[in-house]
Amino acid sequence: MTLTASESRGTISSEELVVWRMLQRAQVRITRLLEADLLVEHDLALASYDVLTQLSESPDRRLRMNDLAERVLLSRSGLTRLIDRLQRDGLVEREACTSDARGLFAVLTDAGALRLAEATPTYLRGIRDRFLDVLDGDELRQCASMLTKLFPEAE
Amino acid sequence: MTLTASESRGTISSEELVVWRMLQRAQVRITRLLEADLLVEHDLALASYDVLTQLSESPDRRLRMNDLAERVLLSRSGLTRLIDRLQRDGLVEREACTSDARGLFAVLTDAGALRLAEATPTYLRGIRDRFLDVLDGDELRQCASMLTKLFPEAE
DNA sequence: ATTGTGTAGATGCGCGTGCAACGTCCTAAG
DNA sequence: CTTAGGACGTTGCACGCGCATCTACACAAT
Repeated sequence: MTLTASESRGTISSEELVVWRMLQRAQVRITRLLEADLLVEHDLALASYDVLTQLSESPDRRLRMNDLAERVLLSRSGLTRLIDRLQRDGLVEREACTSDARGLFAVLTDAGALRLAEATPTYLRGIRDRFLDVLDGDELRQCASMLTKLFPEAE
Repeated sequence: MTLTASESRGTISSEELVVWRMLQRAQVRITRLLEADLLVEHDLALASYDVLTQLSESPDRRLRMNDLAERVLLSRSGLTRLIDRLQRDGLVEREACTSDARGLFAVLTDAGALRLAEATPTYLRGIRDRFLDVLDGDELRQCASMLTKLFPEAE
């Protein structure tokens, strides 16, 4: 694929548009495969996996609902229901926040940590096979630098 | 960001994992902004826009339901309902397929083409501002080459 | 203390989606 | 011609999500 240098703004070449479309398709496709793996092997949706991961990486395995919602790209109400389900399955618990009576912590349980540990190899293998292994080290570095430009808010 | 060369398979460095996470977040974020633009300015969901685009680029502005579903990454039933809505709004019509009585064409109407033409500047501007303009020509080329490796099935 | 403004999280509701099942139609094997 | 197996599109159903709204609480100004 050759990109004509229409870097002067105002118009978009069809090749540029195709890059965006391919990005969309690749991302959706990989994500769906990943989620299918987790669902089949561990009965865990991708959003649930993300929640467990975020909690496991947080101090005391806990996070305020609001913070957690932001990190997993969910609305507050969406996270409320997701935590409902995870709590029903015993993977997460709700705990009051002493310093702010409005606040709640979502806390990872031992069962949740175990479930996460079981699922993580599946997750990592999926990403490795479908993403990391397909690119070489240079490409990965380029990818990282592009992403920091595209998404400066990232940690 | 520095990536250690753990290109030998089997393990994944945390830096590599972060690249994937950033990709997820960037893609979701840009897509949501894009969809919000289309929704606010043209009352058009992204999936609807994609359908109209695919139809407009197809011979005789028509596509079999099945083909269309694949192109817009929707299940058959999902596309059935989406076409229902678009037909209700007069942007698309269903037409029987003479050579195969099982088949149906989704056909772009004049109103649909007009609506697409109205919405396209919004769409292009969104992609330009949030994606294309952020990267330079070299980066876009690299991106394209990575994507063809990640998603070989693309046209 | 009181009042007003803002924030945290939960809930009612509607929407869009996928899966499984169904009817219809095609096609190849006998 | 008949029949079996598959393909195409639609429908019933349940699920997950976001928006608007609500309650409870925090904090600052008076």
